[in-house]
Amino acid sequence: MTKKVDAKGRVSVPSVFRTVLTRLDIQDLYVFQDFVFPAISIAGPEVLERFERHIDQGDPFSPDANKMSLLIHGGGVFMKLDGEGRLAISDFIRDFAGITDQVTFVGRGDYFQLWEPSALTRMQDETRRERMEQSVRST
Amino acid sequence: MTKKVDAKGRVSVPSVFRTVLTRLDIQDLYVFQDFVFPAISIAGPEVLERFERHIDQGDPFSPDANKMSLLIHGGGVFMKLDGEGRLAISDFIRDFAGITDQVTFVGRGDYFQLWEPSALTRMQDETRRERMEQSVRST
DNA sequence: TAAAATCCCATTGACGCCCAATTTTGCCCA
DNA sequence: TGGGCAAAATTGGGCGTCAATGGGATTTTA
Repeated sequence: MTKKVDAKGRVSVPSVFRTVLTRLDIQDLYVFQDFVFPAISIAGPEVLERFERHIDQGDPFSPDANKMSLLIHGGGVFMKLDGEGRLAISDFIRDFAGITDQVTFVGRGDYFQLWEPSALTRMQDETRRERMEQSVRST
Repeated sequence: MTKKVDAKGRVSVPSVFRTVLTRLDIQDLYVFQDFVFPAISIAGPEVLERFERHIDQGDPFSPDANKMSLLIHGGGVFMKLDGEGRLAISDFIRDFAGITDQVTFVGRGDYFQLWEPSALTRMQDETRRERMEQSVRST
């Protein structure tokens, strides 16, 4: 699901994702840096709360939990779509995800991500390779 | 079972495969990139759900689970056939399977695959050759 | 006041839905 | 066994709708 960034730095988010958002009655999008990938995650407030709860369950002194908390709270901004369902690709998004003129959307249940296209395929290829090696070893 | 892609980028799914789908009462097709072959696999939504359940068993923040999720969610889309049982060959399918104007259908039990014709024969040849070598060694 | 963000409108293009023409298939009968 | 026929499957294309795109105008903000 790859889209072009237009001359004004906008991408229209595919209607598939928008319908999910409208169904959940989500106006403000929380846009934050993904925990494990060089990608931008976009979700409604309630997903955010879920992440927070999950983090709270862990050891509050653990580096990981602290980093995640930092990413969620410090590495995120609220944004909204324009009248045509487009999202402005800010430097915040651009820099972290390495996005230039193309964005691929990845739905992940109740939230979705923005990827620089080749970064996504690289990650997927890597994962497939790992799976192959695993299955070979287990033979 | 090779079919031509028409001028509008559609292929009619052979009735053999469609009857399987109708028997299982499948409307929405989960179309995803195969894990090991350069082919597109097509199944019902329950396959995606199975994948998701598998992922849910692990820690949702672990790198492994996230990678699998990426493979599943980023490598699959939902589609449906038109009234005449045709499937639109999107860029998503085209690019991953290397399909241009011909598609070979391969049934695999409860799902089926789309291949670029020559890619399939190449893969088959390779597999045959490997088997030959094996049997020679074991003689 | 310039630059950027927001709003608004026009055009394009993709897709769903429909119908018609043609081909293939399965089956019956001579 | 070979036609002939009807039903099913495939193919081609028209058309309307809506998402996607591009760009202008207006407001906001630094």
